[in-house]
Amino acid sequence: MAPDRLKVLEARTRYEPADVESRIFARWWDAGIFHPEPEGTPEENFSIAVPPPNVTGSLHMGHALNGSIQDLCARVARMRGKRTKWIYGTDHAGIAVQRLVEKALAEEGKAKEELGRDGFIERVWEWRRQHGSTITEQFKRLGASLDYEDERFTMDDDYQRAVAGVFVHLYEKGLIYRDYYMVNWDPGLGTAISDLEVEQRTVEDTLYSIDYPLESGSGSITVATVRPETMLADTAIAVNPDDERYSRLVGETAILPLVGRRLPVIADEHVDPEFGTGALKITPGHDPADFEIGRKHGLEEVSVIGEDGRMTDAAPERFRGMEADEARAAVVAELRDEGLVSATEAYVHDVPHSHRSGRRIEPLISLQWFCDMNDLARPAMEVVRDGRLRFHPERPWTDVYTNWLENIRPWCISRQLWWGHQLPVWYRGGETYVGVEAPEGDGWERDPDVLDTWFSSGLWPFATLGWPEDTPALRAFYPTDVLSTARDIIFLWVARMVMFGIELTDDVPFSDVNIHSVIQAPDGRRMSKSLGTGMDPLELIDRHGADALRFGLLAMSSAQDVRFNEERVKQGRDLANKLWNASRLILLRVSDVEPDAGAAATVEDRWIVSRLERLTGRVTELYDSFRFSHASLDLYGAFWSELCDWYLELAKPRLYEQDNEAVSAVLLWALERTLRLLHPVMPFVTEEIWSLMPEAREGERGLLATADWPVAGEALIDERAEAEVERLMEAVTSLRRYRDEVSAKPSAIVRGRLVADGYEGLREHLARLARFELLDEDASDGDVLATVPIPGGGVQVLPSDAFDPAEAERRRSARRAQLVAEIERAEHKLSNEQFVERAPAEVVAEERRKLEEYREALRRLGAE
RNA sequence: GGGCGCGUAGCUCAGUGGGAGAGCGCUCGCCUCACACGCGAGAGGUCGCUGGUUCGAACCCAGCCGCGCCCACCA
Repeated sequence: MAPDRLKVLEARTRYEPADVESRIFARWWDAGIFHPEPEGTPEENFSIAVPPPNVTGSLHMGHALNGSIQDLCARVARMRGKRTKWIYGTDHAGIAVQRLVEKALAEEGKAKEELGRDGFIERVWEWRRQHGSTITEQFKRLGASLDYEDERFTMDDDYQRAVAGVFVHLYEKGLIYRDYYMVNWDPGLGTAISDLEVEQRTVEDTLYSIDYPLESGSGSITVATVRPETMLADTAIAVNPDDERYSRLVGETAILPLVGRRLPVIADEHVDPEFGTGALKITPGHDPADFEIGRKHGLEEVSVIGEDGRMTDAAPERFRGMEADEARAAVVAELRDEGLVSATEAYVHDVPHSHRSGRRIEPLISLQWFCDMNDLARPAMEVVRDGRLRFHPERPWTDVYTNWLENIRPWCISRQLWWGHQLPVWYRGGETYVGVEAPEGDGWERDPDVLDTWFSSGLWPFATLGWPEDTPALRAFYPTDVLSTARDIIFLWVARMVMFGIELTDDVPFSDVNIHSVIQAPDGRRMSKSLGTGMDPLELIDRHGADALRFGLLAMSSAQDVRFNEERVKQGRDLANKLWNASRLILLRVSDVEPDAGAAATVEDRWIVSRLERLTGRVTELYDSFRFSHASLDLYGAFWSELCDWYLELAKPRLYEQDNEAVSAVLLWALERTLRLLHPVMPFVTEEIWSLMPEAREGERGLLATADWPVAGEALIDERAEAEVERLMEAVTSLRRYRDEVSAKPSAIVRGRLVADGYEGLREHLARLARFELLDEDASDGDVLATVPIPGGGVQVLPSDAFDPAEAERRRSARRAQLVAEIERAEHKLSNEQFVERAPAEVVAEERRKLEEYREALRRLGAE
């Protein structure tokens, strides 16, 4: 009769995650493992900052994968006895959240202008109160050991002060400045966005060739454009300086049709003589390349399209107020009337679009705030060179990161939004004031713009710990240890945290950056809600359990992108169940002893101890080097095949005996070791089983989550035991295969004689696992039907009623043919003189050994 | 235009110089007192193609063919 604590084991032949997970989570919570006190130093502590999810978001597969990875890191650190803080919080996600709330308002038939800025922002906070905890609860379902009690938000008061302080600091250093410059204008959102928020999409446009008459009256010059409406803002025509067709025209003047402006013909090497006519209309106000050329040549900058997407007063009166599209049609119509459109052709090319709204970017000259990045980028490259910051995997991400920093450009940081960190900038007449607090005196007007969300995200690892104040949390946990994310935000976020971290805290914000797979939909497309290709991690947790999802995600992900594969999750579910059942076998049978590898009494005991010790070293190394899929799959394989399929089967007879202390101690040790190693991957089921272990030791067993991480050593490695059991396993498999091949009845015992060396103490195992009756070598009992080769010899099969002897003969000829083929292969290889001479001696020796083995086996087979 | 990655068993993927691996699926046999989310035994790949280096190549080099991603101011 099992003790009370084991009733659940006895009753359940299946592991039921739903019955366990919330209870186990509550135990962790109550024990306070999530929330460390801010003590000690960053060197002795471990910290990792979660990439803050969108405050209104919900858990998607990427969160689930990265959550599993970070939780694994945190749990290993915690088991190593480190004070571990996994910094938690959410991001205000300016553009995304503002859009969301605007949409909700629109459904009520309201525009944000009706509420006014303050009213609108209050609505957003209200929204956050309603939806802000969704993802937090979902992280809990995953088992994430985040520090929930110390949750941060990028719009917290102190966080806002930190952001403003950084702005002021960089402004005073001269790195932040305000300028009229070409920006990516998102007409959908009505704001400027940064280069990184722009994506290229292939579109089909019409390429118009337009003739611009020369002032001299001696003909015209033809330019090509896909945006005829911007011609109204042309201020020059450019040709390549080496283009002889046009060299005599350089310095001449053309007349801009419809407008009449005089356009100088200039030379610039940017112009490709091969493209179109080789002449380029220059529109500094509406094209980034033209803008550069314009500044270089000191050209006038005319803006005919405004931020509202309509034609401005700078355009001829008849076009003013038109949408750009309308203006295009009108311009083309007029040009055709004047006979100036000399050609049109369909033209497919890549055009910048807003990543956020999906709208085509309108390049505009706009008064915006910028941050010069050169001085910040230099030290951020340096820390990678000197190894203070390491990417995992190192290639290609180190180079990707470095290349981007080498070519970094000014960052447009102002956004024409309401939701976010409003710029700490005030104007009065011609005065500008920049400060954390509002200026004294009357008449100051605050800049209405807010900062790019990534500006505040860039402070995440230290602002969450209280920076710029010298807080205990900052002293204990900064710099952090690991940062884990997908590659898509290496530039947007990772690089900026490094730059800001070094600039503001004089330290790298983390020492290791893990870049994980992007999980695609099963069909290979991007997983996304809008495509309908998303999959809900919560649903998978409901179906298979959190441990299963964690295992599946970790096992399927590596450095490469990977298609989501629910089979891997099921594999995790099966593993949890197998763990549960192996534990049933062990815990319901063992006597009340302490786990003890030193109790190993037999060769198979020493074997499993040795194997688990090796596994410990391997898994530790894989965890530490961020190779989580290998670690997960190695654990799976070792547990399933070595511990369950072999050791538990070998140990059963002794376990069933009354006097089973020794094997109990080894079994408990093996189970305990397995649970420790697997806990970072599958925390729930391992913790549950841990709680059912006998309380043989002094005092409380405590939580697995805070149990010691095992350290692998040499002392328990036993190569001899490993080799012996290896042979046993081979022998068992050979005999089982024989049984199968001759169609022996599953339950019947086959009689045979063991004629082989090296099975001292293993004979009983061999007989039992293979279902053979093994007689002594000298037992003379009937004709030998066949000899099954096993390492060190063979087993002579004797007649019995377990199978039909005719099957045996068929099988023997097949085996003979196979051995002949193997011998030929080996002989061929060894007859190659170059192989024998040049290959390493041990390789050649191994080949010779195999050849001898095959010959020996054939000899025995043919001997009967 | 520049850069990076991928193409290995029916499917999803490991595997960076010494005789091809995992999970699922498939075949055969088993409800064997932990587990049928299980047990045992199997079948199944000219490692995209073509050359090269090497005693030896899925692995290194070159070219080619198919996918995919990132960066980039050719209208």
